[in-house]
Amino acid sequence: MPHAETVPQAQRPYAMRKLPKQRRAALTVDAILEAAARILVETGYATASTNRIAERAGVGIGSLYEYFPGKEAIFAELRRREMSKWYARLRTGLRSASPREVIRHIVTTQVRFAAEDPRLYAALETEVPRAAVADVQGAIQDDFLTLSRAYLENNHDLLRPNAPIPFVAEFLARWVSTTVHGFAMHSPRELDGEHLVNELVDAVAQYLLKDEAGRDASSEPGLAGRSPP
Amino acid sequence: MPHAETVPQAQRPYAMRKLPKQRRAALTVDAILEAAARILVETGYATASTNRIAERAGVGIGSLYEYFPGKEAIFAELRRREMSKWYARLRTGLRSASPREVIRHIVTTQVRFAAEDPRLYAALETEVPRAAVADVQGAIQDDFLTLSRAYLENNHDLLRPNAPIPFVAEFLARWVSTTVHGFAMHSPRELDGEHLVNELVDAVAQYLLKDEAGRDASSEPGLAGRSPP
DNA sequence: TTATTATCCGAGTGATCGCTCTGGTTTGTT
DNA sequence: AACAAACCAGAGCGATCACTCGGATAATAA
Repeated sequence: MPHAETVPQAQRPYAMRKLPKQRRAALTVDAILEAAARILVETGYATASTNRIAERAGVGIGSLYEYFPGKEAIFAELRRREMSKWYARLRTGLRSASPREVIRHIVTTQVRFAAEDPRLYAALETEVPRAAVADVQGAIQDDFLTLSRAYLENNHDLLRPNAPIPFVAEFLARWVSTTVHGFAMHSPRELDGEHLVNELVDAVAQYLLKDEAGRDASSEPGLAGRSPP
Repeated sequence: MPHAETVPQAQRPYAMRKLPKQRRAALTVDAILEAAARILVETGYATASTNRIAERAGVGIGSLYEYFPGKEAIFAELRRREMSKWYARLRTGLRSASPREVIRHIVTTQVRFAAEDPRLYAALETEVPRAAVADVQGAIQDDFLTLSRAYLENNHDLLRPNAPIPFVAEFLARWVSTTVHGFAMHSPRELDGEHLVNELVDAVAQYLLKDEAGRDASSEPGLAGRSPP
């Protein structure tokens, strides 16, 4: 167990102790993070002890504690970097023309991102204790939600839902992200297929947009008469 | 670390060692499981050591190992019981009349179940290592998926999606369950509101069913002429 | 050069871990 | 009452944990 020191900086237990100033230090930090990621996906969070991470990274255990106050901070930083990467991609291209293109861009980005390393993507979400990433989560997520709410408000004349906009924004975000998480965890192969993106885009559009009655591309509407009374 | 005994039953490391035969033994097992659940939601999986669980349950550590081969087996059993309870509720009422009622029953069951103890519900899903619950997951989930596929096939003339039925079944299952998980974790208060169930039912119906052009309940069908050619 | 700062290292410490093993207590059967 | 089976208990073992500390080495500044 930690020493529970008298006072010093137990305030933000998941922040890095200091930032690397020289190039080799940055490499050390990168090696630690990559070793942590590999151990996480290979054998799980429980087996990712600080000693093992340091050994796998090829650095001394002392070096590890130079930059990280503990095991959880390592994964918090790992997650921070992944989320930044994800968010950067998401924002480029949000100015698409039609609502449907906006939806497709968001879904595609999320699925592609998960597909790059599904095991890491899923593990960061599910195996790392929530407390270790709560603060990381907050900033970016709030930002994205604000953006979404604004979009929904500006285009509310095109939209179906009658639930309050803040709820709808959260509902959509959770829907898309958790579904992708689920597939990343249990059926990662589907991430590379076309069905997931297509059905997800279709489902969201169908729920969200007003004039989506006329089915999607492929089939001509209203011919095959089989409808019951 | 475990002793890695010569041969004996390392085959199913997450099964119980033996079943309680007397009433007090059953109480002991229940106490262990409840203690594990409480520690899990209060301070997380990492702090749930076997010693602490036994102490919290008011039983000797020896008693714990009479019934469970290890820490992970405790949470596997906990999860097994929760899933059984959930699945039992889900199956009663699947014979509803309309597809929309079936959808509503599934969504309602899932949300209500999560609402009873959101922290436990979320923690079992996210903090317990996947390996510990993989086999538990399998049986019930396969069963449910088979059921869903059959339903989709039998009613495919009422349905919109053109993706393969097996995919659609998995897609729907993950969509509903993961979304509820997400809310249980991050916005548990929404589980008690009406929006989540309503929007989820609406979204699924809109995606899945053919004749859902005419909006949901509140408006009388076919009167308010706003439909485009 | 020298002084200063940044970086790296790993043996060692005390705490905690999962778990066994021996022995006692309760319950059920005859 | 006598016996067996089921059950409970907890001291303690070896392994592993997170983490510190003191000093060596490398980059930078003077």
